[in-house]
This record gives sequence, structure tokens and C-alpha cells, in this order.
Amino acid sequence: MVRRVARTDPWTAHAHEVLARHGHRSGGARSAVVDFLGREGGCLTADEVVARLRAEGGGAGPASVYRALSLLSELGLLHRAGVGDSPVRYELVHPEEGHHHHVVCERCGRTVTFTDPQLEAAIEAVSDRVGYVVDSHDVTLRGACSRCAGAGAVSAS
Amino acid sequence: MVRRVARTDPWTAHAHEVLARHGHRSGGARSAVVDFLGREGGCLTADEVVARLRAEGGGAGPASVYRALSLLSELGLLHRAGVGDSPVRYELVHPEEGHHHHVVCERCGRTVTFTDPQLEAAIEAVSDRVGYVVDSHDVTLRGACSRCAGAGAVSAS
DNA sequence: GTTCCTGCAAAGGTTTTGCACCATA
DNA sequence: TATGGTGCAAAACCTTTGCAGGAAC
Repeated sequence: MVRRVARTDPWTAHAHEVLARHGHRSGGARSAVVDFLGREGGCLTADEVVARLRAEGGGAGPASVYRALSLLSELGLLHRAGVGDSPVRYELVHPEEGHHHHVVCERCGRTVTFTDPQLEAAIEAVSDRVGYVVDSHDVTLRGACSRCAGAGAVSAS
Repeated sequence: MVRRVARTDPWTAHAHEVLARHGHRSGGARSAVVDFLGREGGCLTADEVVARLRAEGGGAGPASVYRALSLLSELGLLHRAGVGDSPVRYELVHPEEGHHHHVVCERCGRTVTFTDPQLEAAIEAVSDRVGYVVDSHDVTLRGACSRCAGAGAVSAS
């Protein structure tokens, strides 16, 4: 039950490399967070990382997890995805692929990412129009995935 | 210095009507919040509402303001706009007009709303492509407003 | 050996909740 | 008058920060 995880995940390897390049030592807690995120790959809250890391026996303290997540965000390895009133969710930023957006199923929670040149173009045009120097943007679509929409249009009259 | 505000604002009138229809009495604090929001119309945090209401002498307690904002959100009169790590911002949902999106200045916090048919079209196309039945979406642009971008591209070497 | 990372604990800010009082209908 | 709204205060929540000890370079 030692660290069995081979660094097969490209993000994990990339993250460790970027951390090293920036002169950060590979302490136990941060490595655990990086490995865990690379393995999970999803949108996770800080608290979820703490809990599940603890469940695995890796036991990183909340402070270390928050510190790791902040650092990873600063280095551009994670993206803070604020979804409203819920706590901030962190998601991986893969080195090769450009940025993407999200479609969240409000029933089963499944999240799918997508990219769309036309959407990007529209956003760029808007950026111009509003007179802002826009350097980032988020797009989140909410609805029902094919499975949920097809299956259960039932319940709640 | 009594309540001078005529209910000229359509949202204010609409909000009061919906509240009444749902059997809610028009207490001092909630009315103050509704009138204030109708007058300001912008993206405000709960704390801002508390502070500015207090400055006006209306003096609604934080608890009442939070309660009012929660209720108004539940009734669909307000929209919680989460911008990440910052506190939640509430904005008016006008009954007649369609939805819109936001551009946030990361320096001064100024928020501008916009609508864009091309953007909507792109989103609709994406919705189709991803196989979701999308019933809502958020778009948030972040950057520097003309004022901030033009003025101080300086500091921090 | 020095520097940074880690963990515990306590503080910070935002939002919620309990309870007694007061205003509305 | 009865019900619900209000305010104060305290709690809960998430996140950050200080400090002493330990690990990595």
C-alpha cells in the first residue's frame, strides 16, 4: 500500500515537472495531492481532497491541501471553478489541450468538457464590443445529459 | 427622509407583487432590500447591501438582508452570480427581458452585462453537439475594463 | 546544515440559525 | 390578535495564516 501510482497520467508528470522547475521540493503532502488529482481528474473541492486523501491513509492536513491547491492554481496547473454558492472546485489544466468549458448534468452530476471555435469567436467579438481587455472567460452549460433526459423525464409533477 | 422611492422600477414592482402573491408580508427590512436593489440594479454582494442600506439609514441587519436575498433568489427574482472565490453577488432577474452575461473587471470590480445573439447561437449549437438538453448557461468574461486597462498597466515588475 | 514543507491550531471572513421583540394583516 | 418579519448574537462554514518540528536538497 505504498505509493503504487506510476506517473502514467500526463498531468501528474507535467505537474511534478513544473513544480520542480519552479524550485519546489516534493514533500509528502503536495505529492499526495498532485497524484490524487491526476488520478481523479475531476472537479473536486478542497474538502473532498482532504477527506479522500485521509481515507486513503495519505492524511494530508487541510492547510497543506489548501496550500498545494493554491500553488498549483498559481502555476496554472489547476483552474478554480466557482459554481456559485458552493465551495470552489479545482480542475486539472492539461498542458497540451487548450482551455475548455463545461456542461453539467443537473440530475446525475456528470460533467463533460467541450471546446468550440465558434463560441470562442463570439466571445472574442463580445470582448471587443464591451471595451474590456478580456483575458479569461468561463462558460458553463447546465441541463440534462442524454441519459437522464431520455430516461427519466418523470417525477415531480 | 421617508420612503421617497416611487415604485417606478418595473423590477421593484414585480418583486413586491410576487412577494405578496406568495403570502409574504412587507416588513421594513425586506422592503428596504427590494427597493434598494431595484434602485441600484447591479451586481451586489450581501455585505454591500447591508453597508449601503445602513448608510442610507434604512439599517437592515445582516441576517435580515441575507434572509431577504435568499427568499428573493428562491422566488426567481434574483440570480446568485458566483464569481469564484469572492462572495456571492446577487443581480436582478427582470421578468420581461431575456438572460444576459457578465464581464468583470478584475482590478476595480466593475461588472457589465451584455447580450449577444451570436454567442447564444454558438451555445445552442454546442448544446446540440454535446447531447445535453441544456436549459441554462452562464458566461463570465474576466479582464480589465477600459479605464483600468488604459490607466495602470504598471506596477509589479 | 539550510531551506522549505508539513501539521496543528487559531484566526479570518462570509453566511446561517436561535430566540425574543415588534410590525403587519 | 395571530402570524410572520426583524434584529441581535452566536454558531457554522470554508479558507488562510503562524509557528514549531521534520524532511528534502
